[in-house]
Amino acid sequence: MYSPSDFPPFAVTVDLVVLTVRSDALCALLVRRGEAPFRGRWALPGGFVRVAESVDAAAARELVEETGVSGLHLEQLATYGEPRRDPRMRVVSVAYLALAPDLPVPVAGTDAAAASWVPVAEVSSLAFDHSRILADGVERARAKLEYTPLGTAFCPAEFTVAELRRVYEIVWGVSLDPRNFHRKVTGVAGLLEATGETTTRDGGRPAALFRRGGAGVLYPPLVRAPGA
Amino acid sequence: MYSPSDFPPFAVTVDLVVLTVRSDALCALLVRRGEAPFRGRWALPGGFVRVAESVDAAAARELVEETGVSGLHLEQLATYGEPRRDPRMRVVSVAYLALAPDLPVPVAGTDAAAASWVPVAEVSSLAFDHSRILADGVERARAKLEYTPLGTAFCPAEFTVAELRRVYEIVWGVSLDPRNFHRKVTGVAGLLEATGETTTRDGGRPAALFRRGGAGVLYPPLVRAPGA
DNA sequence: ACAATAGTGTCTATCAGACATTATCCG
DNA sequence: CGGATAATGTCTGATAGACACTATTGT
Repeated sequence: MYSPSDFPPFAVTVDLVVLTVRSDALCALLVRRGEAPFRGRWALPGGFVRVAESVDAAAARELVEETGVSGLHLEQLATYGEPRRDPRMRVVSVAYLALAPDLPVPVAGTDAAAASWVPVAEVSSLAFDHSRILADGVERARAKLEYTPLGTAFCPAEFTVAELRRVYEIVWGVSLDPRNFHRKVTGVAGLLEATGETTTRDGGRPAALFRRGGAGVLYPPLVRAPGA
Repeated sequence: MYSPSDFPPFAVTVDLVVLTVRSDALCALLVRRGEAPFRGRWALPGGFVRVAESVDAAAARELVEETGVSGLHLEQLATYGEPRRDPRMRVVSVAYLALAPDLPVPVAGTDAAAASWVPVAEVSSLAFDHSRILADGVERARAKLEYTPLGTAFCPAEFTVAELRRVYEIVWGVSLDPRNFHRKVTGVAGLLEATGETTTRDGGRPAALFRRGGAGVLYPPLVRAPGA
C-alpha cells in the first residue's frame, strides 16, 4: 500500500473566506477570475498547496499575498471534496476563514483580474462551489461571535465599545441595546482591556478606548436569541 | 495552470474519530496497525478516498465498514496536512467525527490486525498524528453536547432521561444534579419526544422512554460552567 | 445652548443551582 | 415492607432585557 499507483492523483488547494466590516456591511474579499473555467466570475481567493508546505501554512501565505497584512485571525473552516467541483480535475480544497479589520483596497493577485470587497448580501453565484463555502464561512463567523472574542478581530487595534457593538449589529443583522451591550462586554472577563485613552472620532462625549483582552472563550457568552 | 505537472502528488485519506459511551467511559474505536510504519501501534480507522467518490462519501463508507452500522451521526472535524505527518509520502487527511450508541464489538477491518473500543483516558500515543486528531474530536464532542442534541446520538433509539444524563456526566467528566437535568432537557423544545412507554431496566420506579426530537440546535443550551 | 454620543442605574421576569419530598416499581 | 430509582416542587441568587437619566465633548 501507499505506492503511487494505489491512490488517484489529487490536487489540494486552499480557499479563503476573508471577511471584514466596512461601510455598514459585512464584506468578503473576492477576486475576479482571469482564466477558464468561470472566467470573469467572482471567486474566493486561494491557490495550490506547495510540496513542502503545510496546508495551514499555504492558507497563511495566501492570506498575506491577498491582503498585504499579516497577523490576521485565520482558522480552518471545512474541506470540500466533491468529485466534480472543479470541471477539469479532482481538486480537494481546504477552506479557511479569516477575519480582518477594515483594510485598504486589496491588491490584485497574480492570477486574478481584480480583487474587491463585496458585501455578502450582494454576492450572487460564485465560481465552483464557492457560494456554499462563503455561506458556511459567514455562518461560522456569526456563530463564533457568540462565544469567542472574535468580534474584536473586525476592529482596529484600539476601539470603542460602540464600534464593537456595530460589528455585532452588522454581522448578526440585528440591533442591540447600547446599555445592555456595554454592561455585558465590560463584564466578560478578559474580553476587553482598557487603554485609559479616549477618542471623539465618533462625535459626542469621548469614548474609552480598549484593546483586545486575552480571553479565548467568552463566559458568559453573548447570545443572540433565536427569536430576535 | 491546473495541468498535472503544476501540482505535487497528494494522497487524500479520511480518518475517523468514532466515539461511544460504554462501561461508564468515553471510548474511541481504534485499530491496531498491521503494517509499517507504526506496525503494531493503535491508530484511527480510515482509508484512501477513491477517484469517483466525494470525501464525505469516503468517510461514510469507512464508517459502515468499521462499525457495521449505518445511519450514525457523522460530521467533518478538521483536515490535517503537515508535510511529514506520514513518513512515506505527502498525505492530507480529512478527519471526521462519528458518535455511536453502545455497539457490539467491532469487526476487524481488512488492513488492520484488530479493532477495539478503547477508553479515551487510557489511550497513549497513537500512530501518525492521530493522538492530536483524537484529542480534537473529543473536544469537539464535548463542546457539541452543549448546544446540539448530539448527546442522544450516544443513546439507543429509545432512552430515559437518566441514561442521557449519564452520557453527559461521562463525556464531560462531571456529575450533574438529576432534578435540574431533568427539568432542563424536558424543557428544551424539540430535544426529546415522549414515547409514552416506560422501562424498568435500570431498576426502581419505571422511567419514561423518549426518542430523539427534531431539534437541530438547543435553545437554551446546556452549559457546562467553566468552574465546575 | 444644543446636538450628539458615552456611560451608569433600576426594575422585573426568567433562569440556574441547591435541596426535599413523593411516586412506582422489584424482590 | 424495604430498597432502588424516577419525577416533581420550592426557594434563592444571578442574569437578561426593557427603559431613563446623567456626563462630556464639538459647534
